[in-house]
Amino acid sequence: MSELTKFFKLLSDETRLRILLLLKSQRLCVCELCGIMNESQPKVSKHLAKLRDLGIIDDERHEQFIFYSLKTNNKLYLRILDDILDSINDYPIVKEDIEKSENAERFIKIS
Amino acid sequence: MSELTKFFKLLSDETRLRILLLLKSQRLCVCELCGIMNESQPKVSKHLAKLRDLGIIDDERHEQFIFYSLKTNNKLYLRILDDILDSINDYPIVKEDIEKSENAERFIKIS
DNA sequence: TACTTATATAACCAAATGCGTATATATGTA
DNA sequence: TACATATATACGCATTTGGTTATATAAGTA
Repeated sequence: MSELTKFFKLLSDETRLRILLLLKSQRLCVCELCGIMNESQPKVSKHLAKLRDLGIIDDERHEQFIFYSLKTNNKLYLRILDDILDSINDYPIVKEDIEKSENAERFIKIS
Repeated sequence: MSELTKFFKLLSDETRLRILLLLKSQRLCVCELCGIMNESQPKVSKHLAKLRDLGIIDDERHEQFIFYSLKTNNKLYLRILDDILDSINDYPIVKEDIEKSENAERFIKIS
């Protein structure tokens, strides 16, 4: 029960909710998330740390990048995120985020 | 989007989440909620006020009692609560709450 | 090696949160 | 009217939260 309320606390911040909805479709690194959402790096990193601490996401380093991905073990959490995506037309900012994420690589400087 | 994150903030407190899951099946007054959850009246009232302020629940006075009920206008919110109830076996306290709510009238003193 | 990019994290601060206690109001009853 | 029940809300307090700025580490490149 306390794990579930902690999950909802994570969803209660707009930045974190946007991150989770982005990670629902693909893994992304910090600088891609910053670019897509137009948010500062420390802010994004801090929220990612909270998501990682509760075991909602995984991280994996590839060279200088650290890629984050959504863990798929908790079906309830996945279902809730899917419910939100089913109402995506009510949340234009999420729609824009996902559109931008379709060529996320452009937010990596050297590429 | 901010309305959605506010909804999740409401769900992020155990007392409020229990209240919402209880109201999913029937309307209840404050003293019934206190009795079922074994929580103090000011605590329950305060959380009900937050739920009311965001328009998640309705209140209706009947004599000295004020009955609270879940509003049914937002389908996403209802779906999320249903998702949780589908996993009710993972949350025994919720199961107990709902069992106790089946004869909630016993928590009204004069009855 | 010097520099750039990517990332994490610490320090600080203002605002929000949740709780307990106390109190005020409304309704019903003796 | 006096009292009990039901409920809302204000006050004070300790904790948490989220943001910004600054800094430290790691990896790649010239």
